[in-house]
Amino acid sequence: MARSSNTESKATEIYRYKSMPASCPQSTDINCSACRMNSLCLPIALEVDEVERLNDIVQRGRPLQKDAHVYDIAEEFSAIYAVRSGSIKTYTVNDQGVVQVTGFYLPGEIFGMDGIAHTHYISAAVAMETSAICEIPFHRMEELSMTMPSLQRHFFKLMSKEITNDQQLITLLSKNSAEERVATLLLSISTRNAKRGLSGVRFRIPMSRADIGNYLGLTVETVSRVFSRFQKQGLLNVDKKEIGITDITALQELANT
Amino acid sequence: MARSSNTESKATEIYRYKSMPASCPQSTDINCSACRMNSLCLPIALEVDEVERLNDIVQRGRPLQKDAHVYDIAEEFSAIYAVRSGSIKTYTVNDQGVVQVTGFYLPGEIFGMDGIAHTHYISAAVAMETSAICEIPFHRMEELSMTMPSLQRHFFKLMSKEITNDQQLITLLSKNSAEERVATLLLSISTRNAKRGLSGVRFRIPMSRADIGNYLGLTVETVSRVFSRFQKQGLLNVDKKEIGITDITALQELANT
DNA sequence: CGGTTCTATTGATATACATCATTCCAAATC
DNA sequence: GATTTGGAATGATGTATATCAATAGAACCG
Repeated sequence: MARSSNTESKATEIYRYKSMPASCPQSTDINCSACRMNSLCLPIALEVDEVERLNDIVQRGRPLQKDAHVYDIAEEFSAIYAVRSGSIKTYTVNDQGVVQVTGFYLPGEIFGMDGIAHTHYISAAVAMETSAICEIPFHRMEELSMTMPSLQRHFFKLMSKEITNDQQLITLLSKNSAEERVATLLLSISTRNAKRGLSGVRFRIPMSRADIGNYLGLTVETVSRVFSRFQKQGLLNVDKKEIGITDITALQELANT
Repeated sequence: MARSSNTESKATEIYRYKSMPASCPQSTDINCSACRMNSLCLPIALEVDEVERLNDIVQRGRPLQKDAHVYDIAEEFSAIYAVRSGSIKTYTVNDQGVVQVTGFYLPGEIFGMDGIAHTHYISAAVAMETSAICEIPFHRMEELSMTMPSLQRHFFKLMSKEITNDQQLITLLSKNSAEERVATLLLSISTRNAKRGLSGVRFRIPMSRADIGNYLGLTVETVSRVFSRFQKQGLLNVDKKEIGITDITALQELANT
């Protein structure tokens, strides 16, 4: 095997995610209608009473510590998840033990859909920082969507979106240089932050250089060098995980769009 | 932009795909229940009458010539497709005009699901040889699956499968050498042929070296060299598109399993 | 508090693959 | 049947990024 950059996530299994019953005090103070993220993770077309029905099946867990698993490889598939706060990364491990980070998920985004095809998860999901998530039991969601066309449609779209995301990553990996890959990732985070009403030019990235490298098919050293080069060229202001985009146009020209 | 290998598919638009009404003579002699491929593309759980209902919405087209488009980028999304015979490739074109082959589809396999998230296709699908396909109008399929739980489940699974396929490709591109990538693709085709009852060690690949290179993030020259090396090492017997696998164990060791 | 461990940075060197160039062969076209 | 065209193979050379190595600061820990 060539060029393998390893991200051995020795995640502390201690803080394993456990969903709470809806009656639990920490969970009842939040619901889908009141959630600041619902414009991102819910279908817009839902009627008020439909949101209620969806809300009834969503489980909210206590906050996850950094490195806590939401689910692990080979664990039985039972639910998909939405990020409420913090950030999650997903990764797969192939037969040779090579780790591949497959996605970074920010508040309002859904993950865990790759488990649907199998009875067990083929990936793992880990909190990159203290995070809160919503659990959506898949079978109940499936049932619900039989009577709610807009929900069924929404999930088809979510999965299709995941497919097109993956295909964009495939193009990025197969056709673009290290600088183009890093620029594209930074702009993606920037855009997603902006969608949540945060700054698109000044933010903190939750992932390590190793995670970025693994995700983009680069070594840590290359990622680090690209950051330095971007800084030298006046595109970025980098201080560890604090990123300031100082020339977004130049960055966009490097990336795809 | 770096390392871009272009596959300018100047597909002849002449043989554009056009579905026929179910009453058309060429189409009525085939139906889902009788189709040799149905074990691959239909959910096993379907009752006989359910297969009938599905059969009713499936459109069968006249054969497509080589290079004919099934659908093109920016075309309105309306259906997903199953390969009946021949082979299809899908590709995307990004803003800079870079082409990325995203998949090869053999008989019994479903493609076109990336269009669901958008109102228009963001990819194109082209016949790599004379092929026959089934068209499944998406909205009717959606309606049908509201009353057929196993169909809804099946489509969730199909899409999820597509996601995991893409993620495997991501790992391949980001962590594996040229030889490992080519070996993996050949074994994938071998396995899929075997599933259809064909030889897994002696077959004809429908795609060109350029397509393979584009798909795997390599240049034509590298693909060609890998084929030559494999032949010299006694793993393969290559004659243009005719492939004979002479040492499948060695090939499997190179690939991921 | 001092030592250990992780994360990031930077430099020197190696290498897998891209790029450029040529030839060959088969299929298509006239 | 001659000529053009496109796919494939092979060689020579270049380069982006991996690899190896060393350092420094931050986070962690006994």
